[in-house]
Amino acid sequence: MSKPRRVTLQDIADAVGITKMTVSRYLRQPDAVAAQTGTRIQAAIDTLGYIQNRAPSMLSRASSKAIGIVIPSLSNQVFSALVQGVESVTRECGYDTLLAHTSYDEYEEQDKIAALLSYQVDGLILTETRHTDKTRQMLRQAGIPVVEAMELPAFPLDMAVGLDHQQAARQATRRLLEQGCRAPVYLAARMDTRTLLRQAGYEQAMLEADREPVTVKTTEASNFSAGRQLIETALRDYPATDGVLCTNDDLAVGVIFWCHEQGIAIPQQMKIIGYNGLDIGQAVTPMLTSIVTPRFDIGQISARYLLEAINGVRPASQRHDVGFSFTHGVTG
Amino acid sequence: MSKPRRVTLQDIADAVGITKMTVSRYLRQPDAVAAQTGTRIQAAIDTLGYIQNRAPSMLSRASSKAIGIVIPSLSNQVFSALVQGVESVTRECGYDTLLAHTSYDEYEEQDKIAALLSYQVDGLILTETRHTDKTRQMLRQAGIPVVEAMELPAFPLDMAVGLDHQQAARQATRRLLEQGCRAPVYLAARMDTRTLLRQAGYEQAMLEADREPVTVKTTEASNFSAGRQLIETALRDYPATDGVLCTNDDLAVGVIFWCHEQGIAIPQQMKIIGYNGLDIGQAVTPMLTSIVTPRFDIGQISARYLLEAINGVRPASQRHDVGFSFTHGVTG
DNA sequence: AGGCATAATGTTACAGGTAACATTTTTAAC
DNA sequence: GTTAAAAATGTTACCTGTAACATTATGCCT
Repeated sequence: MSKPRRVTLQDIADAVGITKMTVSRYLRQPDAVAAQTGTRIQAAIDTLGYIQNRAPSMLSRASSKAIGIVIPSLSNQVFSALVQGVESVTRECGYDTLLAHTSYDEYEEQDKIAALLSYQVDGLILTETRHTDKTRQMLRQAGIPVVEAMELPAFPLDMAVGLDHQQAARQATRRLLEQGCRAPVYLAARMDTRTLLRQAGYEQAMLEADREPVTVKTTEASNFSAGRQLIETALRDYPATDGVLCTNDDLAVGVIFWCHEQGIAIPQQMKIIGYNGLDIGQAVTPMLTSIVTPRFDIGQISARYLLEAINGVRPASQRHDVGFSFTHGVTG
Repeated sequence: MSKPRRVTLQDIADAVGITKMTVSRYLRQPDAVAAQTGTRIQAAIDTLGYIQNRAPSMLSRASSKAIGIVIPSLSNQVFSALVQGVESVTRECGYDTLLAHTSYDEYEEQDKIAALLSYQVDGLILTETRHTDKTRQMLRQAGIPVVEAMELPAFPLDMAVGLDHQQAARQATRRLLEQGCRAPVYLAARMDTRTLLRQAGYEQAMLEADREPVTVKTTEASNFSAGRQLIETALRDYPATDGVLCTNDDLAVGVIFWCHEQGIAIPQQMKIIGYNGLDIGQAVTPMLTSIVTPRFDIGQISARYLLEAINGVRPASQRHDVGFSFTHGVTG
């Protein structure tokens, strides 16, 4: 099986009896070639089966009409929604998106960013704010626009689109307290930056209310099983616990499962607030109260910012706050 | 912000006082250059911050040391595990993976495959078996190895690694019947190829047992809420329903939720079997019985097949069956 | 010291689409 | 019918890493 040479613009041009320049023009701006010529070019393309080759333009213009997105996890719905948001914009603008994932590891992020840069991406959307020194150096040298999505770091690499997770957690904690919770606990997993920001918000609210903050955590990935374990640990070590703020909905649903089994009434004996507003929270009984992060919107706005910056239009502000809201749950 | 020219091999070579050819060699096979020269090259690379540029080799060799993976959905854990499996192999071999997703749409698949081919990928892993004519034409012309992962089509495009979903569903249905289920129903969503294969297996088992097959379905995406709606519909339209085979675990967990609310005892009054063996099934009460698809393994094997084919070594068989098993659940 | 193998490095050509500019063809206006 | 403007197409040069081959340097043995 010797690899057949791919069909090139020159092949199309030869078939039509013109130069490849005209074919190139037809593909990028069909109006710039005569209608009749365009028809014949299209026919040749259909017959021969031309597929674009990005290498030459990557080479000559050091540009690729592509952007890169780096997310921590493929299986987390938060990030898949964000990617959908990004692509809804890039698709319109004829930009391709290259997706990479890091397993929440900043060195893996570094490698993936290097790989994306090797494809000469015109811009990058990142979803973490912790970066290695080498990552920062690479990004500085690449000189391309970068959007950090999800959070609002005090000093973004370049641009940032997201929400204030600390404030969100602070408000959620206040809500628990206002509803009569005496000893709400923060349940955390993985301990990535956003989990830590939420912890800070929880602690802030607790201190403001003259309460002792208590965090029960695991460094494992968060899932339903982890939620069960954490609430069990919390009640064992802090029997007064009558409410939990969970760093995400997976944990919160695990807590609901466990309370059901133990015969603990929700929300009477245990108030629960989750984070992200995923579908599962709306499918359980009782319906989970959760902080909604507008992740699709974050993706769209990030992509718009990025594409504008690529075209030399810097946004008015370096940081864009998309805010947050609560689901209409009844657990807290 | 005028875009600074990226650091090239020539820049490194100039800094060291040699030609870029030696630098190129150092990067690919460090042993081929003198140790002293290597040290100086490395120093220059660290100082100047060189990042590989894939464009030239993509151009001249029409090869990229990269493969493409096309999955239907980013948020489905089944496919993220498959991707992890693939990357565990490609990483070792120095291959890069480009990931694309299709939202279960074959035209979207076509576009994404074209995009991957534009990056001159050396091979492709697909996770669907339905392809447009144009997709088939493109793949034929590209002349690169292709693995269809997850299923075992009768006539693969090239190679296939997966399991027989029809047989799996047939066995699961038999299991329900053996446990005394009188009217098991198949709950389906999305209606992609694998959902249809499972339906065929369910129907086969039912007919073999002289029972009337009943499928309750939605074309929407499958999630927990869909599971609740489907079981509700099933019991309304077919009140004798005393068991369900669900096309995946999300639906099955939705069914468990609903049964809890309605006071329907599991498995006494309702037996439930899910599909995929995800974590959530192990976190709910009672623990879900589910068909385990070895998706990480499928990813690894697919990647090995693909890389061998790229190196000209065709596998003994065009199709590789990885089999399936049941989780130790108690719901069916 | 001479000669020869091997190690180390250099030279040249090439891949294919596109920006910038040049040329040819067509259209429109008088 | 001539001419200027506009539309359509062509020409040339370029981007950068690497395979293939060429050359130079080093080490080793007699």
